[in-house]
This record gives sequence, C-alpha cells and structure tokens, in this order.
Amino acid sequence: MRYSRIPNETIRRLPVYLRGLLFLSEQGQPSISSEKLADFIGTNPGQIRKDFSHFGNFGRRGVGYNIEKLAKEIKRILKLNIDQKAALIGVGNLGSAILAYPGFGIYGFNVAVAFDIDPKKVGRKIKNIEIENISKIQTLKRRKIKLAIIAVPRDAAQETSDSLVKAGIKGILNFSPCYITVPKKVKVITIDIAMDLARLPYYMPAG
Amino acid sequence: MRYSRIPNETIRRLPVYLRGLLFLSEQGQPSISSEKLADFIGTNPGQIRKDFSHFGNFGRRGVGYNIEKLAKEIKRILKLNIDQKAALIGVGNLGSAILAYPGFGIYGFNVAVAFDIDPKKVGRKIKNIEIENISKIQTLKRRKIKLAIIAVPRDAAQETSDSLVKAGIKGILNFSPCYITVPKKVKVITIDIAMDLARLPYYMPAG
DNA sequence: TCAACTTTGTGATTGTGAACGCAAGAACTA
DNA sequence: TAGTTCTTGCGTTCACAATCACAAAGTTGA
Repeated sequence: MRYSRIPNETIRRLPVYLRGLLFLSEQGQPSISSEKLADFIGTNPGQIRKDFSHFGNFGRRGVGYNIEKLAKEIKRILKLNIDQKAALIGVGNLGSAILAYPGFGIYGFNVAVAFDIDPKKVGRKIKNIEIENISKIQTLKRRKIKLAIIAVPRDAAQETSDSLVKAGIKGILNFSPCYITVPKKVKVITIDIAMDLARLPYYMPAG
Repeated sequence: MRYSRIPNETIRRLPVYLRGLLFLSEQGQPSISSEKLADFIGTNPGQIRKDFSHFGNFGRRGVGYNIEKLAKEIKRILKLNIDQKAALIGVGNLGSAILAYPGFGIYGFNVAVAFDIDPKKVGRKIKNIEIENISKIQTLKRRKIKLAIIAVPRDAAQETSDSLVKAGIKGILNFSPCYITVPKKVKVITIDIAMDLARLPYYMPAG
C-alpha cells in the first residue's frame, strides 16, 4: 500500500473510525459512504475522505468504502492485527472495573494478568484472572507482555512505571492523575477522568 | 483581566496546568518557573509561557509564576470556581468505580446523585450516595443539576442521553463506546478507555 | 550601585491541519 | 449509448498552533 506519511491527527482519529466500522460490519453492510459514516461517528465527510486518502484506495466512487477491507487496513496501520496481552497494575475500584470491561476485545487486547500490592487481594480471582503479588512484576519480561495499564494511587505511579519499564513494557496506559517519566523508547498515554470532566463547564452555556 | 481570545488548544491544556499547580500548591511553594513546571507536567517552557500570556500577568520576571493566583485564575476561566454537583447514570463496574473515585473534588465536582435501571441496585448505598431508580431521572431539573456522567451499556447510551437532555443537563461525560447525538446547546465529551489503548501499539517500537 | 544571572512576555517564523471545491470515476436508467 | 446522479480523491487555500529567539524586567550579591 502507498504510504504518504500519515498525519498525526489522522492517526489519532483512526481508532474512532475503526470503532464505527467494526460496529457497522456487525450489521452486515458491505460498504458505506463518507457522508453516512460521518453522521454515524460525528464528524464531516471531507475529513474522512482526506484521512482515508493517506493510505490506499478503499473507496469506490459512486459506492462508498468497503467496510471490511478498510477496518482490516486500519488495524494493520495501528498494529492491532496481532492479538496482544496486557497487564493491569492495581486492582482497586478502577482496576476492577477495567478487568471486567468487555470493550478491549474488538481491538485485539486481552487483559490477561493483574497485580496488586495488597496481600488480601492476591490470589483472588476476577473474571478468571488471578491477582498476583506486585513483587512478581518482573515475570512480565519472561511472559513477553509489552503493554500495561496503571491503576494505582498517584503516589505509587512513578515507581510502578519504573518497574514496568525494567520488566520490558513498551506501552503504558496510565490512569493515575499525574505525569510519569519514562525512557524515550516507551510510550505513555495518560487518562485522567476527572481532568476530562474539568473541561466540560467551559463549553457549557452559562446559567 | 485582559482576554485576548484564548486559543482552543490552550483551553485543552489548562486542566493539565491546573492539576500540576494544585499539587504544587499543596507542597507550600509560592511560585514556580515555567521551566520547572514544564518538567513537572511534561511539556516545554515556551508553550507554558505562551499559554499563560493569553490571560493576565501572573508571572514575575526573575521569579516565576504565583501558584495560588494562577490556579485560581485558571479555575475561573474553566468555570470551576463554583462547586458543581454531577449525576451518574449506570452503577455497574465502571459506574461504581466512578462513584468511589476521589479525584473529582479538586476541580469542584461532587458526584452527588446516582441512577440505575436494575431494581436490585436501587436503594443500595455507595459512598453515602443512594442509588435511585432511573425513572427518577427527570428530578435532575428540579435539583438544578447540570452535569451528568453516562456509564451505561452502549445500547442504552443514546436514550439515556436523550432523557438527560430533557432533564436540563448541559454537559455530559460519556463513557459508552459510541457517538451520541445531542442538541447544539449541550456539550459531550466521550472517553472510550479501550479506544485510547488502541493508539498505543502504533507508537510502540517494533518487536 | 553595578554587573551577572534568571525568567517572563511576545513578535516573527515555521509547521501542521482543516476546509473547500471540483474533476473524474462509477453506477444507474432508459 | 448517453445523460444523470452519486461519491471519491486530492490539489489548493485558509486558519490555527508550535517553536524560536530575544528584549525587557526582576533578582542577587558584593
């Protein structure tokens, strides 16, 4: 496929497109126009066409885009075409919710390992996953797990991250409300639920 | 204060700055330089200075920025200076975690009301909040609650949103993995945990 | 008081992405 | 086949944001 350097903002949108396409694919539709897709995911047709134009020809004029092929190609670009195991660190309220969350599968993720520092939790099972003692975190290297989700209290986030890096983790989804420092070779995405909520009032009409 | 139209991207970063400043303020420091702040929150000094230059003079050359004053001003801009109640819809795994989440307070939010459709959950208490029947959702209008958090299954997200709008809600934090349609006067921010994870492999080094 | 140092504030420049608009390909109809 | 309609692909233009770099303001110390 022709690759003309996919812009960063396009990459950021690809998961959104993929989510919509996978849903539509379940409905059995073979193809969809940029206009319909835009309505469905909440954007505009021009943006979609421009984004898709950066990689290969998945659209047919007069018809629309082939849903299956497009979804497959986006998965390939995002490197989601190989199923991947992820580790969860911190099985508190949020961690438990993440363990039980059914939405990871469609992207090829499988939260397969969980750690906690609390001895009372160690050994317990959630969704068939046995919680292990955090001291076992270095076994991730042996188990070839490259992805981790941090759901520990803020004070513990940086040291947890350090351990993960030492264990060979290459990507971290951080739910702790703080910035964490990692080597350049490791990618971190931080989600701070409260911080996202903090943007709402600004955009809300006065009153 | 002078307002020279704050750019959108700056607004997006204000909660990040605020989070850092509030933390530093707890440590008792009176002021901080753009360089130190940049290190702390993971950005660069120039960006910070440019962002802050859009509203008032909170920095002193040779010294840095006054942490208290700056935090207060950012809160004012983001309309976080008045404490606000929020409603939670859907007390499943994720919803329960949100109810128990301690991080909303610093932004002036208070998740004070919770609804669920499951009669077995109605009446139960989590963190002193009694779960109410979803049929009571219209009472939000009377209770003057303008903010809601949706944590229901995808299939129920749109109709939940419709009810919320009818109940006078002006801002929605949506955790369901789908786009929801609302009138222009209502602002929605969607967080899809799995979708954010889906961006990680792209940025991870091959191997 | 003066020189050395720190740090902000901001104009200028560069870079990046969004929006626009239309030519051209494909399908459909008769 | 020819005319009409639909829809993509993408060059061009416009708008916004990041980076740079430096003058000006403030601090410190002798």
